[in-house]
Amino acid sequence: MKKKASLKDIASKVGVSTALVSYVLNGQEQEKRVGGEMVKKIRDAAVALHYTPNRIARSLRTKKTNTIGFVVADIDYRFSSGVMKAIEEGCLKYSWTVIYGSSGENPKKFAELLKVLVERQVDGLIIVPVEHCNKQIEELTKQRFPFVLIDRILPGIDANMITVKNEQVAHMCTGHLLGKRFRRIAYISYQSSLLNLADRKKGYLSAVRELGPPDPRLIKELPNLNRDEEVKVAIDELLALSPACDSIFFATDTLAVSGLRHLNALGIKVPEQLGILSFDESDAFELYRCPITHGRQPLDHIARLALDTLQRAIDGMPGRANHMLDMTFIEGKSCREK
Amino acid sequence: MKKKASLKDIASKVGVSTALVSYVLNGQEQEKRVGGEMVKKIRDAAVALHYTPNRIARSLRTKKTNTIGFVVADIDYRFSSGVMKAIEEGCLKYSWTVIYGSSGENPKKFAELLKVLVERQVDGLIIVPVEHCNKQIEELTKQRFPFVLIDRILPGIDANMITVKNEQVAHMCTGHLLGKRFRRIAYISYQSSLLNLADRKKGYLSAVRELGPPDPRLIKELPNLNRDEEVKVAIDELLALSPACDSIFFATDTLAVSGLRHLNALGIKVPEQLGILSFDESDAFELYRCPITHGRQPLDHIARLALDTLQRAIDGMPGRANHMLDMTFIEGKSCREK
DNA sequence: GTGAAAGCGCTAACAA
DNA sequence: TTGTTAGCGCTTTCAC
Repeated sequence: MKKKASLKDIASKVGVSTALVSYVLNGQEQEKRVGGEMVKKIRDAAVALHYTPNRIARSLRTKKTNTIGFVVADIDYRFSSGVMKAIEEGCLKYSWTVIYGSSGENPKKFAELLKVLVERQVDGLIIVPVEHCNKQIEELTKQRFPFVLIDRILPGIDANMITVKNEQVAHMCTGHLLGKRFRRIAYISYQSSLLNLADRKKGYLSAVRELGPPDPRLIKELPNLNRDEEVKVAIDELLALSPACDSIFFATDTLAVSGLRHLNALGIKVPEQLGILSFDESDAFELYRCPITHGRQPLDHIARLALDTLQRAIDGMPGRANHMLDMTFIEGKSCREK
Repeated sequence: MKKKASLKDIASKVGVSTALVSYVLNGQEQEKRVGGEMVKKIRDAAVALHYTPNRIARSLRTKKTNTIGFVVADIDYRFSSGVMKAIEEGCLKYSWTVIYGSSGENPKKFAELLKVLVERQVDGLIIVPVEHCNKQIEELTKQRFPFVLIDRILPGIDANMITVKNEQVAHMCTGHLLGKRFRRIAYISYQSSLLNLADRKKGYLSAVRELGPPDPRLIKELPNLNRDEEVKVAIDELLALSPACDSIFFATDTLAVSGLRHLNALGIKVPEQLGILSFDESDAFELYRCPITHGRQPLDHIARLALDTLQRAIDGMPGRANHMLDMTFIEGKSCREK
């Protein structure tokens, strides 16, 4: 690669000091009252030499990189790419660049990622926490590093958090199925210590309890080592119950997609034979034979709030944000009245 | 945020020079034959002070950031997230961090993105070019900046390029439909100056020509300002032809998904009433009523080759890579024999 | 074995 | 109005 021109190169070409060049190229020529022809000469030299500022050097000096880190749980999740897109757009406003990384739900990778981002001096972090990452998060808090947690809440942690009303929405979803006269509503989720899934389960249970004690056999919490296979087995078991389940509430979009694929293979008709509801949205739903009823997270709103909160944190503003956002309910045709 | 400890802090705590600390913390204690107890003292101090290296400072000094930039056309494309995931994984091997950015198919945003990445001193770039970006790419070549183009080929540009055999695969796909006795094969694509789409069209045309002159009314190239609407209109027109089209070959996954959604709405049965083939894969296909026959790009291979090529370029190796990769053909049930 | 010191490219306080 | 200079945190050469 060709050597890049530096401020010094311009300075010596024009015969002035680097300081002057710095002023001009940073638009401080008014403030510093640099002479008009000087400004022009410097500008011309910069162009002639193909000058590109070195932000690394600037960052070292100013102790600001104007870069934020964004740690997602898995790039394959619709949530991840959706929020990423929204964050990228929102960053224009702050002139931030974002370095993104995926932990793959792996605490070790998660810790490594945080380390690298901090070493690269990002000004702040937006984080989707994973299981068993409390130590890392606590360390950030202790170092007063600016960051905000999204999507998942860590209990007992002092941090900015933005999430949705998991329990309330799950309760409402289940209530919707009950309203459509489904009475054997299965719940398929993951085994997880993460609070958002625990909350969704709570919402499901509290809704079901309004009509009687929940049947534990209708609740499937999968280890998620081999999702497709586990969902397949779970659904087969649910359908073999007597009385069988008459509907399924999927706690995530990934589970719903796996489930629908299996139902397709079984030739089971939705909603005629089985009601289906998914907590989260998936793009794959749109090609399913009937529109799937599901919740929708306000991804743009989450991103905006996250950036806004992060900005405050970076500016050293005191206080913690703690937002629980509403979701949209998209009524399809997958829970038709029985 | 708390002030971070620096090498100097450790040095003065232990009472040695920063050089020594640097040696130890970079694992050069053997090579520099640093005393054993000294090593321990320095290590302990680093832990005690919560030392984190400042990569910005190191980068300024070494002129290497160990960061690469990855510019995609749109994060919503399956290709983008798929390659991104593969690149991220592949980067472990090189200890690279990747800064990703999306141009949104917008040349202005594209140029801006390149500028920012270069200013941030990325060691190299992996780029999915967009329309009208030739000037920027040529500038990179002129500056001998290390980069590699993927997915799309820019004609007449001196650069490393990795893509798939668009023409050959499109020819083969069309041939597959012909082999299933489809004779009125429509082709839906985008209006674009990009060579990969031109090549797909060439492949389609050359296959069709083997059985006679192509009917231009069967070819729809959409402006892609409002995809769903344009696809809807195009399909309606194709079905209204006499004789109507008996199958559709979609040049991209996004078009295929739009198209299938409309076919769903029309109640048209695939493959009974219409054969469907998509050049690219979409996750949404898996929930469609019948498995869609489609091509699959070797995303992992593309990523590996891209990283490998970039590494060479960064190391200043001469020569240009120019790979045209094969694709996998996934036979579903959407082109059943008529 | 260890340390002094230069310097990466830039900004900003201070001088003139 | 323009220039000098210190120094951000680190690596690395050279000297002791």
